Amino acid sequence: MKSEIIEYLNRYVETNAEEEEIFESSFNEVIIKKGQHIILPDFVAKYRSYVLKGAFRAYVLDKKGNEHTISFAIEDWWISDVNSYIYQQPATMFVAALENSIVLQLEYTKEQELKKSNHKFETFFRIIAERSAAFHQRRIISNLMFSAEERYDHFIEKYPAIVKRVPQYALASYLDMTTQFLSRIRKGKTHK
Amino acid sequence: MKSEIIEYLNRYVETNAEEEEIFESSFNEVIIKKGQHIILPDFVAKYRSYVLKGAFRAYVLDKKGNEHTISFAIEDWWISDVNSYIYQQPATMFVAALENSIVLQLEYTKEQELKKSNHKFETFFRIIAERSAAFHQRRIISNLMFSAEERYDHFIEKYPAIVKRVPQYALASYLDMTTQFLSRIRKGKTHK
DNA sequence: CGCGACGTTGATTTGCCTCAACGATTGTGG
DNA sequence: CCACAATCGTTGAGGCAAATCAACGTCGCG
Repeated sequence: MKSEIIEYLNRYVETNAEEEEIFESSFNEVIIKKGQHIILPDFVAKYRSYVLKGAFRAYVLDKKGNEHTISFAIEDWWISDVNSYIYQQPATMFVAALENSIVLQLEYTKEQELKKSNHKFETFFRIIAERSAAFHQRRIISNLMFSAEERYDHFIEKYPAIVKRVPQYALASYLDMTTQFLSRIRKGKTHK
Repeated sequence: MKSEIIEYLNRYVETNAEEEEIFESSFNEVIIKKGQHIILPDFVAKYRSYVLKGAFRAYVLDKKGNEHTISFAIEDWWISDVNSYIYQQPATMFVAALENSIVLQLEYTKEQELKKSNHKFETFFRIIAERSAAFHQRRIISNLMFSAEERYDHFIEKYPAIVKRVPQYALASYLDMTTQFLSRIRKGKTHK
């Protein structure tokens, strides 16, 4: 039985045993405890992380000290500060574990080697980058088009698994509203 | 002297004359008149377009009929409905020319051939996808963190060339505010 | 030169935030 | 395993940033 990361790879490109060995051995399995940060502002994000188990949140702090959640990641998702990772510049985000978690870390230089060494790996990272761009664009559209309540409705429909696992303040800040307002929206739903 | 699109390509990958010929001949040069649409909702975006001359705007309509600008493109930028193009599914956006323009259109199937035929082209499209993802993420962060006026300040500082060329209602809807409110922000600036 | 698209300005409204206080739940050390 | 503090979520009152509504000025272009 193949590991999760190879199954993930094989969704986008076909590989042989040797390639799978190369790919898999480029990752480090790391245990991250709940509350622990894996990326901090001003440090360069050296890795991107594939979540094997657990849940993560990437967020920024504004000048008033309010948190804004940029992304969530549960099993089978990636998490990093994309801008920091791809340009190898200091991060602006925090990334912290919401649960005790296990990730597969891929170091930036290893990723470059993978892409350089084999067209298939290049294709793989191209596809996930495209999908990431498309995903972010859908979020921009939804943020521009919808009211707070519509954004909430849309999110619970699309990502019910995440709603169950993240604290409400994190979801509220992802949806660009206060925890109080999200609480009121939820109250409205259950009463009708 | 090399064409714009080859110079663009060479920012990210080195190529020889033969590769450049293959790459360049995959594009079609097309004239688009001001006001003309190149992508419409419900139609699959068959092309991505590199702007040689002119300016474009991608936007969506919400249920009240309000427009929300998703992206702008001037010379040396790409424009398309990313979700429609990469998944070859019906578009949700409009893309229209803001000026009389000239674009280089790359057909989806041709792009696939390019990427398949040569590792360098795969690398090129991987890099622009990564940068697109990073760009979108920066916009999400800025939309979450900043007030209307701060978003405006940030935009004019970062993209002065675009501010000069797009109508104010388009800029307002990109920055997620009304044209009236943008007008008031500008008035505030000039008086102090 | 006239008309429709674009931008401005003022008055009013509203969606969501802020502040504040109080429950509920969680986790942790004694 | 309980006590209790810290964290998280709820609720109410009041406020504000930005939207809406409405009217008018202006400019580009056919």
